[in-house]
Amino acid sequence: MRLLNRAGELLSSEGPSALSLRRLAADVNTSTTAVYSLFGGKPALLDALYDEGFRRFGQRLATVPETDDPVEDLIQIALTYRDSALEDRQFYVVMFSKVVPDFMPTTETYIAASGTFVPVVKTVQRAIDNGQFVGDEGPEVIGLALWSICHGLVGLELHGILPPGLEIAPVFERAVRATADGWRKR
Amino acid sequence: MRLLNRAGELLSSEGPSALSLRRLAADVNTSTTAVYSLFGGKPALLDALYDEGFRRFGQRLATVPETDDPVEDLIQIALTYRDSALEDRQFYVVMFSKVVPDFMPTTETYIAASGTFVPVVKTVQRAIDNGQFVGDEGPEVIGLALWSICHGLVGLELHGILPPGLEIAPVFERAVRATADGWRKR
DNA sequence: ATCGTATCGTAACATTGTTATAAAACGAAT
DNA sequence: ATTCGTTTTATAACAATGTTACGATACGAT
Repeated sequence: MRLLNRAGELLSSEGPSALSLRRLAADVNTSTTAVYSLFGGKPALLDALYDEGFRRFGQRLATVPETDDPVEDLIQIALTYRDSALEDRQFYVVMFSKVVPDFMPTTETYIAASGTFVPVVKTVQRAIDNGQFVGDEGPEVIGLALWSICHGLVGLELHGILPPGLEIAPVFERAVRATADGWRKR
Repeated sequence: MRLLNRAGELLSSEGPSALSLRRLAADVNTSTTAVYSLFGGKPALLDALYDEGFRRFGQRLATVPETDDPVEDLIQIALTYRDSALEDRQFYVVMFSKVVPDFMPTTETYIAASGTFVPVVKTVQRAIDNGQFVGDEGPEVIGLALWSICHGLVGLELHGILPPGLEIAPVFERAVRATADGWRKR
């Protein structure tokens, strides 16, 4: 589908505000009506992009190898999280920020998106079985905490609301490691 | 200024998409031109709301009392962070989410907003001096980590991207405490 | 009382998403 | 091969948005 490809390009190169139906239709030499017959409107198009964003995201996260040190695996997943977000930042804001008012993903695509979280929970479970992490909490809670520190730091970074003159990459890694340490048995 | 008050009301009750200049002007019986002479356009109006949001936010955070257990103080600040965000969620999305494309706060209001972060860093410094937290990292890094876990969890909660059937309040507190534990001397 | 600035109203303009209507394309069935 | 039905597309219009030009009004200081 040329429309969807071009929409992704526009989103990546010029951001969500450049993604107007007329602009998009003109770029692929068709009319705005095509978006309505093929997708069902702009929200549905955004939904497709949302889906595409999570597909890329999950694909990247899946490249992290599984070792016998699950906590270290989690660190690597977190670093990959940030790399992915920075590389596809325009998709990231569609996925995790409110770029278009009143946009809500379909429950189907939402469920597909939630799949991105599954490997994290599984790896946490391995760390619990391992004895590295405390076990009195479900793996979802620990996974959520790690997910959130990534989400929070990346969100602040993408919005430019971080203390100036800060080397972000090492701070990110340090913060993730400390967060993981907080769930270690002691 | 009636315009700003009404804008805040509209924002709080119906969200950013209901905040159109014509609607706003009609609600206070004036014309859209008023926004341009008094503020300078819609981005400038958003900037004023951004400022107002951080003012409320900082005011709430300042109510947390200072005890002789700075780490516990940080936990309470974090809980207040979440309460504030949930209470003024429409302001929160203006402050930390991209509700209007291409909106960037003025450097002045941005600096004023950064002031919200100062008490956190100070409290972290107290915990370092105290010997509760490790001291090989600057207080900004630790403060940023705590800030981010709040930001990330609240962001996911406001977007409705949290595992369903999850009691969020206790999970939030548990995650914040674990994150703080990650910086404790051991 | 007058002048200058600040504020406001009316109206227009460009752009956006959306939809009605009709034309065209395409595939399947007779 | 023709005909029918569905899908896709093009044109045009509509409502709503932010923005600006132009002129009128209000208001404060000199």
